[in-house]
Amino acid sequence: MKRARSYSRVTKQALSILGKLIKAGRLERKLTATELSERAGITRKTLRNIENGEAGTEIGVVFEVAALVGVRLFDFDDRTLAMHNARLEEKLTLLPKSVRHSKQEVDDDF
Amino acid sequence: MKRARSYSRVTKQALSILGKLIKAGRLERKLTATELSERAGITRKTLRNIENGEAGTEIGVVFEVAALVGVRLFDFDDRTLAMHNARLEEKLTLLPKSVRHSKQEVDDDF
DNA sequence: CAACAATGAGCATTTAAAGAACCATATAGT
DNA sequence: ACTATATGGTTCTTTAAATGCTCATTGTTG
Repeated sequence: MKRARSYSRVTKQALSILGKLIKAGRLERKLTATELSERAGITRKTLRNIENGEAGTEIGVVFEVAALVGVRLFDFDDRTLAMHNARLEEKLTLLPKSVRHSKQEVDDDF
Repeated sequence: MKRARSYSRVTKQALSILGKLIKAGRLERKLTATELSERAGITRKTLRNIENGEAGTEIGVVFEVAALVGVRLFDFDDRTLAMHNARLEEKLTLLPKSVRHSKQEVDDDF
């Protein structure tokens, strides 16, 4: 089942910022909500959800819309993005592939 | 209805990067997938989707998990995030609230 | 200031993602 | 090398998000 969720402050704020960046990008490019939603292959309502920073939208769509109005997620262009991806791939192969916990309590939570 | 979607290169790459950052963050903090998913209130499967850069996960959950392993979306901490949010709010009030198109074609697409 | 376009919002339907419980495989630690 | 455990992957069910209308409201521009 899909549970109803609650989100932390940072998450809400990050979502709010992303939504506002997208809306600002759209307005600056003089695109109507209908136009942008059509280009993105979504409905106006979904676009509004995104611009309002709703947490429930699927991330791929949000990123897609962001790209359409020139909002770069990692401040990188396509090429640099690929580079970082490759470097991360490397880094991951170096890290242990699974995390193992010793039997005795090693909770470093405090 | 929910349509099946396709995503652009940049989107896929951004998602892939984000997933890898989260996985790396998790491993560095020596958290098992089960542990992290429990803390995030999701199942291991959803976490795996996120770490694999699947586009279909809801953005709020992804951001939440990212925060849990110390991946900051905008390179900002909580306070700075709030500041940027406020500034964006301002910027949006200055921008026209709706985009109007003159009757004649003003496609600036080329 | 009037007309019209853009936005906001509600509702029923559809569908894909999340959940839950599995088993198989890979891998870290002894 | 063994072994316990973490991870990968599958199936079925559930449920909430996206759609596709429609109507109301806002706001721009002639």
